[in-house]
Amino acid sequence: MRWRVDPSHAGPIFQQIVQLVVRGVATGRLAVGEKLPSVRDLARELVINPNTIAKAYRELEADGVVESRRGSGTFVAPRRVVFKSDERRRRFRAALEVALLEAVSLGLTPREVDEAYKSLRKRLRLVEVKK
Amino acid sequence: MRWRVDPSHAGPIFQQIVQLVVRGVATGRLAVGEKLPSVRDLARELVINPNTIAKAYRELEADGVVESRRGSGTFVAPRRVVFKSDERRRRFRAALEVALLEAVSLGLTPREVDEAYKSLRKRLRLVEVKK
Amino acid sequence: MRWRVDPSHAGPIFQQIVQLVVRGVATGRLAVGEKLPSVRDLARELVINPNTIAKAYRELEADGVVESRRGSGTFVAPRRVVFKSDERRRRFRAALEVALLEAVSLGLTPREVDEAYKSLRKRLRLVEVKK
Amino acid sequence: MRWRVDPSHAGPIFQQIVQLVVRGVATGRLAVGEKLPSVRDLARELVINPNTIAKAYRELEADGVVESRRGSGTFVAPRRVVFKSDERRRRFRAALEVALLEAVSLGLTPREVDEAYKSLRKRLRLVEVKK
DNA sequence: GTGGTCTAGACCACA
DNA sequence: GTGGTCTAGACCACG
Repeated sequence: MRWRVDPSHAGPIFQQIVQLVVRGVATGRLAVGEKLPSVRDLARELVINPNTIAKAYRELEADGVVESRRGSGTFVAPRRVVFKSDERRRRFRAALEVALLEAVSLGLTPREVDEAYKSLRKRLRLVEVKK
Repeated sequence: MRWRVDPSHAGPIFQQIVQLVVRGVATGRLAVGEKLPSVRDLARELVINPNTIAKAYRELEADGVVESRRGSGTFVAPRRVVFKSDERRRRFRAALEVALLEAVSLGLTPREVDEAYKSLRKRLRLVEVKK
Repeated sequence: MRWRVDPSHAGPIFQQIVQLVVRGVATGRLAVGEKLPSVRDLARELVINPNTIAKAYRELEADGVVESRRGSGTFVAPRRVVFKSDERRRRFRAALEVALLEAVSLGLTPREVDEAYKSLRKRLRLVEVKK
Repeated sequence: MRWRVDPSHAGPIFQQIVQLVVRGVATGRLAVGEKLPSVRDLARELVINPNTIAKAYRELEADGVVESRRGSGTFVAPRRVVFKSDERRRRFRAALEVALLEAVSLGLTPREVDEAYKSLRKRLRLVEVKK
């Protein structure tokens, strides 16, 4: 797994880390049960403050993506549904609309949009999860 | 056109206004050349700070979505060919990835994702633009 | 509303603040929509670090008890059900069991337990909320 | 008796063990005088650090729930009259308030709260002790 | 050694 | 002025 953040212009650092982990889970680079780097280790590697890593891990835990065990580490959590179905769809549609409105505002063609969708959809092998 | 913002937890208010306009344009509720409410009027209607409206309009103008004509108001700009640099495609892909990672993190099935995509894509009738 | 924390032996300070607010809401001392003291003001008053207050407010927001509006303040949120019913009952039963096991372990009589329950139940006028 | 702990997010493991024992005593699954598993055995069974078990047993002994007899093991102590100081009542009321505030924060109805109380109170057959 | 809490103090985005 | 983010560095509880 390759850890890397852009401290300058790509949104809060802690969110970038959140996305690194979610992307890792989505693409299979991070397996369920796998141990993430410790807060301190990752902070040292990325040359950022440990609190920032801790915040990212906290957020991930709140979303049910990882589990923190005091004294032993942070681990990729088994996939389970945290929110009920309607709420989940609503949240996703909101995020997706933001992206598509961006496309409109940038003047992209439907074709370009579809291509980007297909390509990303493939890379992030979305998986069936249990209720 | 229905103007409405959520002051609590749906992102910065000025961005919500930007999205309202972009969504209006994308769905056809706002026609090219149509006049937007004045900064003051809209501020009074939404009970928010005029600076916030002004910031939103400024952002929209920078993106080429609206045109501001001194002395007469702000108008929906003609959809025109913008320079489609790789930068623009990159921006869109980034936004789209955020949405799809959200889907992963929420544990949505590929089918749910596809359905949402198709439905939104249709509603926001993306338009072909000329080179 | 009286703000006061015990920095020595009564659990994390941020949790004490969380409880102060929840207790305020429960007893009616804090009304829905009411503005809480700003992070800085409360920090000054309680002579603790602003970050600690911010953490408490963040937690309260995650639980749906308050809403933070950047630039304007933190407010008591309208009561609404965040978790689905089973999950809510489960969480409450867990908390209640902890309390009752404490009673067992302390050797309290059923009568003492019932008295404490009745008295607290009365003070924290639990209210009906909408689904 | 079924020994089981949740390493993820249900509080410190040693406290979970303390609660397992107290719950066992409260529900009658553990009889007075019964021998608890040895520290080593239990550690092996639960796949956790023996120090963690030892800490739990130490805590239980301090609370008078178990007795440790050198060379022969740890046993459930006879329920005896402990000095019921105001301090003990205060401790219980604090724990109970935490539970009831949780109910408020979750938006439970008074009825749901009462039902949970009655059901748990029955299951944990609190016992009358002599003065 | 691991994560959790707290402090002190800086800078930014927003209204 | 308000909350949000980040840094630096200390101490504690847990395993």
